[in-house]
Amino acid sequence: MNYTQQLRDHHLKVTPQRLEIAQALEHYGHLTIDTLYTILKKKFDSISLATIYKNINLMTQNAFIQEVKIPQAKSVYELTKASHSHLVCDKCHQVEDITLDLSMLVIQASKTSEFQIEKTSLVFNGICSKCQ
Amino acid sequence: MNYTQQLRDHHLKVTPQRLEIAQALEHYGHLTIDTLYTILKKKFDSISLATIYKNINLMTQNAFIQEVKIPQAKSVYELTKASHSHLVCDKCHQVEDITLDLSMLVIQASKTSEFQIEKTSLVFNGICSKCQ
DNA sequence: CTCTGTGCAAAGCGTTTGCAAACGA
DNA sequence: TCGTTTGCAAACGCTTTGCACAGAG
Repeated sequence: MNYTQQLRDHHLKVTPQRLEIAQALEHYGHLTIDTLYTILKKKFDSISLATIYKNINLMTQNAFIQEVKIPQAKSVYELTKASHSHLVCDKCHQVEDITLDLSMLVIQASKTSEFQIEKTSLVFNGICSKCQ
Repeated sequence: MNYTQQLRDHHLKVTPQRLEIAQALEHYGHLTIDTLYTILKKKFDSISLATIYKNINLMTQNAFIQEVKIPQAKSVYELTKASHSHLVCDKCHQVEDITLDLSMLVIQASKTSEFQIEKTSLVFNGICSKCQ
């Protein structure tokens, strides 16, 4: 997919580096900063880590991408899409998306806590089918 | 509470610093590294940040305490207790515990994904009753 | 043409490490 | 006594910043 328009929609100027970040995230689903750097180095041999960081930060602020914090592991980044949960394999460290209906949970938590809940982050750790 | 025995149970030598870390976590529930440092400095004016880090790391490895990773905020640490979820206030950054039955969710996720799920981390972001 | 993004090098900051002295068992 | 912990200082690694040049709009 060509992300030119999506970048513009998020008030981000279109640059080859940004397009490539989007492509890489589309292709791999979830990437750490340094993996992203390794991938982009193949296309732009003189790319700087600073460029990755600056773009990741901007793109995160503009909600084009999202950080996923994972228990006892590095954060990964993903393209922003419909709200979903994550499965992390403790052996191969792959991250998978999973869509679950959390509405009952949110209702229950709201009642119990008097919090006005706005966002839910759910991460499962376990062993994926390949690694079992 | 006196944590002497619990520390021993987790194969940790008992030191005044460790007892104080346990006390602080009991009292405040959830603490960041630097808040913990500030608190312990009051008791041990010459305590080093390195001591905090070394102990937090050891105590985490031995499952005496646990790290809670929070979206767009610093990690907090808590005494290990029965599995539970967390509510984070986006205004005052307080963290609350909440116990929810996640068994249906785990069953559903296991079916959908073929993951062998071992741990579930659930964090709600929102606004607490005081801040509303 | 103007403003933003890129790459580089340096700075910054949280975390870890090495070591000598103090302490726990 | 012996092995572990503490505090200090230095080192480390990840992230950010400043700047000159290149590129987007």
